[in-house]
Amino acid sequence: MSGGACSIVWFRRDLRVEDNPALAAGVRAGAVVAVFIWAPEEEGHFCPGRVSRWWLKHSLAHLDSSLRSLGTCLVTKRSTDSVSSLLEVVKSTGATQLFFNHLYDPISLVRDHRAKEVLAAHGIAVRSFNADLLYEPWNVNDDQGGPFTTFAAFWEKCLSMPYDPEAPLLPPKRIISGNVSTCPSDRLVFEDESEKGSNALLARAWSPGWSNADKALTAFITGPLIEYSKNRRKADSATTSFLSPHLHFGEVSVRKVFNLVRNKQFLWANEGNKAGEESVNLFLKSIGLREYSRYLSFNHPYSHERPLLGHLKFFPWVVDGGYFKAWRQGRTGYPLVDAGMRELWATGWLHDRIRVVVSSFFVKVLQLPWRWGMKYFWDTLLDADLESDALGWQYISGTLPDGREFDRIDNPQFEGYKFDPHGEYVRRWLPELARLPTDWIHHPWNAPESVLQAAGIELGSNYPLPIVGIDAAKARLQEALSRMWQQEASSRAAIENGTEEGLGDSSESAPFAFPQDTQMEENLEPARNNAPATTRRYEDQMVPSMTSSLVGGEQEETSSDLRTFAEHSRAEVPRNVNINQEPRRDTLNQGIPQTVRNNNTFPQFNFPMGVGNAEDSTAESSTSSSRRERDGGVVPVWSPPAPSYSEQFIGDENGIGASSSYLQRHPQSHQIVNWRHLSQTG
DNA sequence: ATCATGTTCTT
DNA sequence: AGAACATGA
Repeated sequence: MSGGACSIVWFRRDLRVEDNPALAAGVRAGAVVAVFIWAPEEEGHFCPGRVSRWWLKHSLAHLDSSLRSLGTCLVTKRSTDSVSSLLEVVKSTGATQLFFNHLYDPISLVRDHRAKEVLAAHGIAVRSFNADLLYEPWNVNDDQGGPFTTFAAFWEKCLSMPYDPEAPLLPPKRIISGNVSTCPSDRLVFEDESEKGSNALLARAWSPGWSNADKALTAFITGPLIEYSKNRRKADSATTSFLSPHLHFGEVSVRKVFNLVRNKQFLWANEGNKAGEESVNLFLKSIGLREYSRYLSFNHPYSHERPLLGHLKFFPWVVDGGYFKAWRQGRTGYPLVDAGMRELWATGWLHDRIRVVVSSFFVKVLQLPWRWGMKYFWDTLLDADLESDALGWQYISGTLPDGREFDRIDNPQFEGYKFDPHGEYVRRWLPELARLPTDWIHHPWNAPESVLQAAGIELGSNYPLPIVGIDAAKARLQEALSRMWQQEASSRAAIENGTEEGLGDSSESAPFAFPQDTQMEENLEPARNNAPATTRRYEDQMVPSMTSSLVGGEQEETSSDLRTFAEHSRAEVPRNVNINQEPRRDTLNQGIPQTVRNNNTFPQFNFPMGVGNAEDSTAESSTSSSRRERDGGVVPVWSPPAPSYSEQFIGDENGIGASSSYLQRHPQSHQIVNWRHLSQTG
């Protein structure tokens, strides 16, 4: 490459200068134009939520100042189409190369593939790198060369790969700036006036930015890491790494984390420190889960909206806006669940254990569609991460081969005494229960009247009775599961009869294919026929798959040029997909004021939209406004997920695609046996 | 030691 | 729920 070349380094979720392969490549190649493109419309309904945008704003400012101290700056562009913005930057700077780091969510896979094609067509040399994972998904294979379908096997393989993850790169000493004088930055707006107040509180607890991420990493490794194993079950302990938002935005390299942590492991192993070693294994496992979430997303790009086990699409979710709202507001009557939801509401943060508790309650007790819960997490979590959250919710929902059994309900009362034995966590987040003795703190409904009175609690008035009893939930769950199996069986029969062959009439299966969306739309527009004729529009597309990526050609696995890998891995990504197109948006947006619906207004998905009838503004005027002061913060606004772009990936509504091959690869899956049994007895 | 019972973990 | 592990008489 010629010394005078100018390259664009496209920053996305790799907001760091240290161990950033794309940046390093740009610096090596000559002059650098560092670019960040803010195109929230491209993300569909997974446009970042309020707290996430707050983080992004500060992280970008931090990155910009780092780049300035190195000799350049961060060019920011507001866009509705990243690829055209890249082209504009190319034209205005005269750059001849583009470097960026890989992402693995479905939107990025498609967009980045298109970016490569379009820019290459304009004569730009494009190279992309692994900066987010220990190993690229297509390099981690089982003995047959296929993708793993369980986490344990996947992680075991990662830890025993024949070659180590790349060693972290140092930050560049100096960056030669490309000519950006003719390439003005757009001012990016990440928060509106109504959000500023609540965001102000975030700065007290968090410091976005790559060098702060680095400090957080050091603090964790030299501090809480050694006791990680011992402390991990405490609901409100400050003993986690708190790295997840940093990791989400790529402020710290996971390879650096891995390296430093493993060094500690060797140290402690030599010292015979058993607890320390176990702590490291446990912490690395959580890093492994993050890896696995990317792996899963790459191999199953629709996994954030479709159950990986196909039969789950027949589950009759309870579509109840009232339940959903009670859950969001922390008014379910189960103190541990409610405390968690209030904490999430107020801080954008939840201990992993509590995430499991509240999401499990959501799916198993309330039986609300998991995608709603996932979307709410997306909108409210500071570390909202599509891949990780999809993995988490699929795990909880029993839709993974190695996930939890669906028919198991955890009892929040018992979990309460496990994770919060003295009730301190509950008392912190539920002031109305503050005076309740520990004996009753996790099951106030059993407390004697005298105790409640002394604690100033009137159940049903200042604290709710359980919204659903555990026994009732169990019964309803059994019934729902047997209904699910019936539906699955009749669908299977229909397929075998040939009535569902190929791309034929989808009206048989559609009502069950996406109950959550269907019902959601019914809420908004009850009369609507819910068998959309448009769902088969992308039937010719296949998902990116590791298998096919390897078929494409033999690669030396240690090749330092990852471009060829990436090319092959993306070979089957849909080409002609218009990300911005959401076929059923019009229907979904029924009843939303035109000004809000307008695509040009600031992130539409965080405007109050309500959830349908149950939150109709006339019905509950005091609480329906979606925004309400509480604990000094603005209540996160939730909006229903739009019908999704997954239809662009999936040609097959009947689970014949990846999800059923998933099943075929796991005939031994115990869940499946259980559920079969269930459907026969139920 | 053996067999009970209890505890923890499952992505 | 069930395995795998721990504790204890």
